[in-house]
This record gives sequence, C-alpha cells and structure tokens, in this order.
Amino acid sequence: MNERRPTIHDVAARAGVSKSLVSLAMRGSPKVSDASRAAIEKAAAELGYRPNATARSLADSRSRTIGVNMAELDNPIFPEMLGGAHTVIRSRNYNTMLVSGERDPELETMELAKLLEFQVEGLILISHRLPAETVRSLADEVPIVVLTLKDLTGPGIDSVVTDDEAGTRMAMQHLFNLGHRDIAHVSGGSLEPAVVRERLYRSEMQAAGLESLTQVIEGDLTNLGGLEAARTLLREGKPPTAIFASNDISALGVMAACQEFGLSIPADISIIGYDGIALGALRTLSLTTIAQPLGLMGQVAAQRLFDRMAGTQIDDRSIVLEPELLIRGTTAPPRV
Amino acid sequence: MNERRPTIHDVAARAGVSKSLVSLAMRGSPKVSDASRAAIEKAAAELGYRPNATARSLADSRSRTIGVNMAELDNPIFPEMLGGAHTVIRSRNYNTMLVSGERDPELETMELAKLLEFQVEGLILISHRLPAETVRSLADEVPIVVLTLKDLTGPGIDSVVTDDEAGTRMAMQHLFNLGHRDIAHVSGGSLEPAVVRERLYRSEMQAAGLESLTQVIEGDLTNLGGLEAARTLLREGKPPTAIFASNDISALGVMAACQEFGLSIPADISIIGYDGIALGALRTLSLTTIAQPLGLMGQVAAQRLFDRMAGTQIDDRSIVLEPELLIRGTTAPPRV
DNA sequence: CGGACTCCTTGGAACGCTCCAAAATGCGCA
DNA sequence: TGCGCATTTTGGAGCGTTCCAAGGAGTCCG
Repeated sequence: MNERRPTIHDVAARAGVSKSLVSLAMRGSPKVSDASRAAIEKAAAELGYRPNATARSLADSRSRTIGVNMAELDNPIFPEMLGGAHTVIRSRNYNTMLVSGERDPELETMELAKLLEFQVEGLILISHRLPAETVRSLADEVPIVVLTLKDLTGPGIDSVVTDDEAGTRMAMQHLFNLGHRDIAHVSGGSLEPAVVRERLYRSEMQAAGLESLTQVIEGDLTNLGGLEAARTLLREGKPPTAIFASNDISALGVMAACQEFGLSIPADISIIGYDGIALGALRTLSLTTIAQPLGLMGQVAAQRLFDRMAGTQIDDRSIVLEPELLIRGTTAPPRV
Repeated sequence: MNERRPTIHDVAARAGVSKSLVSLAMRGSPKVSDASRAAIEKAAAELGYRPNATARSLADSRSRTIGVNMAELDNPIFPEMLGGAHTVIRSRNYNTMLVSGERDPELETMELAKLLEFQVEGLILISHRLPAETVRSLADEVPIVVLTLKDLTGPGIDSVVTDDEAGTRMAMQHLFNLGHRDIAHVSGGSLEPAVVRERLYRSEMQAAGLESLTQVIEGDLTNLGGLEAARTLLREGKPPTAIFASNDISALGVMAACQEFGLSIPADISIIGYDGIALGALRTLSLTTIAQPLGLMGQVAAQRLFDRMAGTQIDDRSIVLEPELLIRGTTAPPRV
C-alpha cells in the first residue's frame, strides 16, 4: 500500500500552479484556461490523485451522502426498495451510507446517530422501530423520509406508503369474486401496515355480512410465523376456503402448512399474500398477491428527500402509491 | 431544521473549558478530571452536540468506514453475506458504506472510486465484474477482500470462498448414491464459481464413466435463465433423471420448467441446487442444495479485512470454507 | 519554603479541501 | 503606449476535529 496519498498541493506543485486553481479544475470550473487544465489533469493522472471527499465535505459542509436505515435484511421487500432509492441517490451523485437496526430500537438509535455524525444530508428509514419522538428529534437535524409507515408526522418528515386499505380491499374483493366466503387472515403483529390490513380484513368481512366467519390467527410477517399460524388454524378442524396473509413471506409459510395438511393449492384452498416480492413470481410458487411498487417506493422516497433538501419549503406529507392485484396461481374458486 | 450545529467550541465555551479538553472528554480520555467531564457532558447535552465525524476523519486520517460493493441486489445470497459482514463491521465500531455496481463494470469502477474518495479503510467486494488489473490497482490504495471469487491474487488482496470443487462433488455423489446416472447440468456463465461447478460436473461424470450422458445447458444464474435452460432441455426428448443447477435461484427456475412439463419432483426428476439460500428451506420449495455458509463468509471477510488493516503484515490468501449438503425434498432415487 | 512530581489543561498547528477578495495577466482600442 | 475590462490565477482564512508541546496547579517531601 502507498505511503501518503497525493493531495491537491502535490498536484499543484507538479503542474506549476496554485492549489486553488487545481481545486477549480478538479471541479470542472469554466474559469480555468485550457492550458492550465491540461497541465493539471496530466499532473493529477501521473500522481494518481484522488480528491479527498472528507476534506471536501468539511470545507463546504456538504457530505453528499444519504443515510439509509434498513430495519431488516431478511425480508426481500427491503432490498427491493433500497435498490430503487439507490438508483436515484446515485443519479444525483450522492453516496449511500447503509446501516441496519435489525429490529432493535436501541441499536437502531445508535446507528442513526452514527449517520448523523457523518453529516448525512438526509435520512431514509426503510421501516423502523423507533419511538415517534426519537424520529421527530432526528428530523430536527436532517430531513427524513419514512418508508412503509405513515403514522408518523412532524416537521421535516415525509412518508411513502402504498394504500393498504385499497390493497386489502382488492385482495378481499378478489376472493369474494371467486366465490369465497370462509376466509381467514394470518395477521402480522403491531406494525402499522399489518394493523391496517387486519382492520380492513375485518371490515370487509363485516361489510359482506360474513362476521361469523371472520377468523384471525396471529402471525409476525415471517415465513415461520406464517407456517405456524396456518398450522394452528388447520389443526382446528374444517379449514377455510381461502387465507389472506398479511405479507408474502408469511403467505409462503402458509402455503407450506397447507401442503403439510394435504391440501392442494388452489384446488382445496386459495391463498393470497401482500407485497409483490419478486420471488412470488417464481413459477414454482406463483403466489397471488397485492403488489406494492417496491422499487418505485424507494425511488419516490429518494426523490422526495432531494426535493426537501433543495430547501424550498415543502409541506410534510405522506405520498400514497397504488397497489395492484397480481392474480397468479394460488387463488381459484372454492370447491363446491 | 436547525441553523448551525453546535461544535466543540460551543461546548467548550459553555462548559468554560478549552476545546482540547472537550475533545479529550468526548473520547473518554482518563486524563480529564471528574469535574470537567461533568461540566462538559452537561454542556454537550444541553446543546445537543454531536461530534462531526467528517472533521474527525480529516484530523486523524481515519474514516472508520468500510466500503462494500454488492454486485447484485437480486440474488438473496448477497444480502445474506452482507448481513454477516455488517455485524462484524459494526462490532468494531466502524461504518458500512454500500454501493452497487449492478453488473456493470464501468458503473462499478465509478462507485468504487467514490468509496476511495471517502477514504474508506478497507473494501469488501461481494462478487464483482472488474478486470483483475483494476482490482489490483485499487488494492494498492486500500486492503481488499473479495467474496466468492478467488481467481484474483495480488498484494493486499484476500478472498473468501467455499470449496466449490468439494461442493460439486458432494452434489454429484449424492445423486450417484441415489442411483442417478443420467444427470444434466444447468450452467451459470463465465464467472468463476459457475465455471468451477461446470468443470467438476464434467469430471465427476467422466470419473463415473458417464461421459456419454454428460449434458450441459447454458444458464445464467438467474431464475429465468434456469427456467429457459430447463425448457430447452426438456423439449429435446427424454428428460434426464436428475438436474444439477449451478445455483439455487436457477434451480427454482428449473423446478418450474419441470412442473410445466408435467414432471413431478422428485418422483420423476430430481433437482439439486447450490448456495443454500434461506428461501430454499421453505416447505413449499424444499430444495436440496449444497449450502455455503453465507453469513459466515461475510463475517470472515470482514474479520480478515480488519486483521489486514491492523497492519501486521499478513500473507495474501484465499480463505476456503466448507460447503454442506442439505438433503431436502427435491431429490430421490430415480424411477426404475 | 523551594523543588520535583503528578495531574490537568491549554493554545496553536495540522488534516485537505473550498471560498473569497484581490492580484496578475491579456486584450482591444484610442 | 496606456487604459479599462474581462479572464485567470492566487494566497489566506476557515471548516471541526485531533495531536502535541508546553503551561498551570496541586501535592509531597526534604
């Protein structure tokens, strides 16, 4: 490895100009004469000069970095969102600094603190487990966009979500249209989207006059959680004709459980998930689901953040995208 | 949002001490008297002071940041490796700066350049598409650990891989032991691990005297690639009794194709993949595979990087971990 | 009561860059 | 040749830290 990296001074000395001019040239300023520019570029190339972004950040107090917190690495919807955000961030010539709170609020707080110490100019929280108050106080230092949770408001905070109420309605209508009436729900715990989906499931059942058939088994948005919830359900006797799972990975667990119980999908039982993970499209799985535009959500979040950073006062708001019903192979009319 | 962030000077003024002492106190130096420390902590808390990591990096020329390049976001093995690396990096109180080259060498080069400008102290390349020369020249500036590719050597470069030869042998032996002889291979393109797996497939077939049954259909390590390769294969007439796919996500595509052709797995045809993605464990899929210790690979890579950064001269080397055969539901003896 | 210590504390230089006001240069034209 | 103006170029201050050599304040002992 090399001793010391060449600095702007070294380049200046070699090119026979001042450091200021090198600085200008490196940033492509039009005020630099062609001759100087050529000399500087030559010197820089010869030395293998690389600008020091740290020094630059300090000097102009802009880090050109966005901090992203990804609560969990094991649900594929988050990397998909990350991908979308990443694209936009890169196109603005910014960097992404990624941390993960791994579902632990304490850890998450510490990681976010580190991001702020690095002077990130904006924060994207892909899901999170923080108390509202903590997020609000962070928003006092830097603009924040929250993905998948909209219950949080405050100055400097935006959110990007899909319309979970509409989505759940679409899921239920799809099942109703196929002729299902005995529909169970595998829920997803206490985080906002899961709560909304459960609430809408209940109200749709009620609206269809199916209150007596309403049945919620608790899941936790994981594959295993779905598996066990469905096992519990199926153990109890006559299975429903359809199951609506709070998200796709738990739906896959539900599918597994059904197979264990010798039920064929969709002949014996229909299953619908929520999220639209790429995986569900696998022919082997072919999961009917309510798709959220995951990559787009990430993009919109990043764009929103840049708008916000641009400084013009904008209202805090929740951007709501539309979900889409993807009918694949796990739903069909109930057996008569 | 706030005007200007408080600096060490503000804290010093408020606590009635010098900036140097604040600096010492913030870093927990034992030389600070209890009284001063208390006063400083109080002042810092009141002001909401947050150290500026950028300035700190500049001053002591250590960024406390590791750069990670993830070639692709859409194969779940990479996030799993990332998770492992991330854990170690965090435990050392370092930060992770993530970029993605998205399979494009040009983009990848630019992204890595940005990481270096940010003075990352080490680089982890989770797969990559760079010419060996480029990597070597990067290694001149910063230590590098390459994951999943070991063909690259040079000063300052380590790699972490699993023993693909052994793994492939295990896969083939498993199939042989079940009684398979007509085994096809869906390959994975020109990147190292796929090449090794194909080579070993061929040599194992040959060693078993099955040269005439050797059959390689080109895939590309994606789900769709696997699907189409298998379609091509199955269209051609009598299907093999088993297929060894170069990785898990293409194996899932292979499974889908088999189902399209009305073949039941594993009764009519056995399928074995490679990687051990978490997904394969889903009861719905239950994919027999050669598992790589993905998280561990990430951890080892990060540890190695820190050892290297610690400075003691270490030999460049390739760390080879052992794969493991996971027998699940997609393999069985051939129909007689 | 004056060192000799030990323990704390301090100001200034440095890190590598950007910004700024001011200086140097070049050019056209009278 | 000299003046004014536009174009280039420059040195110095500043960004918020850390590091360092050196200064002050006690404390202990002879």
